[in-house]
Amino acid sequence: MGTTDYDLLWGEATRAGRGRPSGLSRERIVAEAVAIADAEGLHKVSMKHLAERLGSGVMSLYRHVPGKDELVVLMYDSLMTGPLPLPEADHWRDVLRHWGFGVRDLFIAHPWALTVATSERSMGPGEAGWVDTMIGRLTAVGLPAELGLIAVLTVDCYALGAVRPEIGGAEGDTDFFQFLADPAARTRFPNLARLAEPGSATKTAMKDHYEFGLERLLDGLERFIESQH
Amino acid sequence: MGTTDYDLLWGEATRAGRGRPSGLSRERIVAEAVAIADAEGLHKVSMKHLAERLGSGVMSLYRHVPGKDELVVLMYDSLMTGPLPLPEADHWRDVLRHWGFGVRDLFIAHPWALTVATSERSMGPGEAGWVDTMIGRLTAVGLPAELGLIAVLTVDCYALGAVRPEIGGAEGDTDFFQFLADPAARTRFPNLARLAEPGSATKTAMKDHYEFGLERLLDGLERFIESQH
DNA sequence: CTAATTAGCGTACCTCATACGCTAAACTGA
DNA sequence: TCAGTTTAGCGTATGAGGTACGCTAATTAG
Repeated sequence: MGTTDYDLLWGEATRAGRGRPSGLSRERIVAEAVAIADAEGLHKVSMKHLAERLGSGVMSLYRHVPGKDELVVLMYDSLMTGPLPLPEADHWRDVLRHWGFGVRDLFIAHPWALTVATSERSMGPGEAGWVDTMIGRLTAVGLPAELGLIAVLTVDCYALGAVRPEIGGAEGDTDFFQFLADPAARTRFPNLARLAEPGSATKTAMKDHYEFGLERLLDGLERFIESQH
Repeated sequence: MGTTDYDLLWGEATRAGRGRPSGLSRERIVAEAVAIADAEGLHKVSMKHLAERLGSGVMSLYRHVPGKDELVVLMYDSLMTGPLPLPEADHWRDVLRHWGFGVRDLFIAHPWALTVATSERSMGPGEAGWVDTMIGRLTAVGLPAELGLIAVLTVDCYALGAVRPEIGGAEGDTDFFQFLADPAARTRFPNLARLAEPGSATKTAMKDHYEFGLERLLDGLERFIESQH
């Protein structure tokens, strides 16, 4: 599986030459699949539906993509093709903060990608490019080189876990603690019940939950770097 | 969907009474499904396979569970039924550290659960119980009450994102950067290439990546609390 | 005993992914 | 130009998986 994904992501591009020319291409298929997933959800990406959108037969897709699972892997990495969409910054902390929010924006724009990101996978060329660029930027503004990768991945991991409640708008949090509407639940979970109190400090803090955690993480990295001289 | 999950997770238990007594039960079905997922993976949990294991007809399961998707939601929350398996500690930092490692252990023991955790869902009674207990413990050892929930969830989010590479043993990291075996890739991604150098400091740091990030996050929380007096 | 109630489950249907093999369109070399 | 080669397009068939429907069976309430 790992090997398969590797060959898929890093393998040679299609070599031109003899034979019937292709109307379809891997890029076109992947792009259309991403469009479907963005608009209708990943579960609506079926080979049939995809073929209809592309105006081709279902089995034609298999000439360009080994199968459905592999298509999803390609879809994910395709999100990170192209240059890293991040502003320049003068301090590594700002670079990492932008990265953190950029990752959040990515998964808000493509909610289906979160499932892919947290599944077993290997790193593709798109993701590798972004991470490599990030490390370069960080070291350029003073972050010790040996910390670059681990800093990027740590923030990335946080972002991955913390972005879930951000997806789907602000009502996510409300739904998540829906059970607190029941008085019996508030008795059973007295500490969580604080959330249901009007004007609760915890509740307001939860509003900016994502940013709060990110800043704490950056604080922690800063303290670590200071402690290393 | 949110509403459906809510009713499913928090709804009344089966009321006994008239009618044919049930040999199956929601608990038995969910427990068996978890056993299958642990041993063979989530994709092997099919209604057919599950029914065979339980010695029942496929459609009998639908008397106890609305459908496959709902079953998965129940499977996830069932992991957090029972008491929180965490040692006592005297400092909030130790409590949170244990939580962080506990979450990691949970997902290592039940890798399929990571997909569920990062999908759209509402909080079930099991998870609510654990979080509530955590907040109680944290406040008992001095963490300000209004920080309890956000601290638990922040660590939880980090754990969720960072646990992925930990699943499946140590070879995960190797595979993840497999492409660096190719010299062309090392040229294309010079900053990542550092990983491929023998004796690279980055590489050794990545070994304990999970713990590193967790400690940074705890450092950050500590600094925040200090700054609040 | 009869009616009501609820569990078990066989059958049928629908959606999906995909293996197989044929056809079509190009290129290559004589 | 034509025969051979190569590769794309795709129709058909298969098998797996989820589940709606409705019948049957077991048990309790009156």
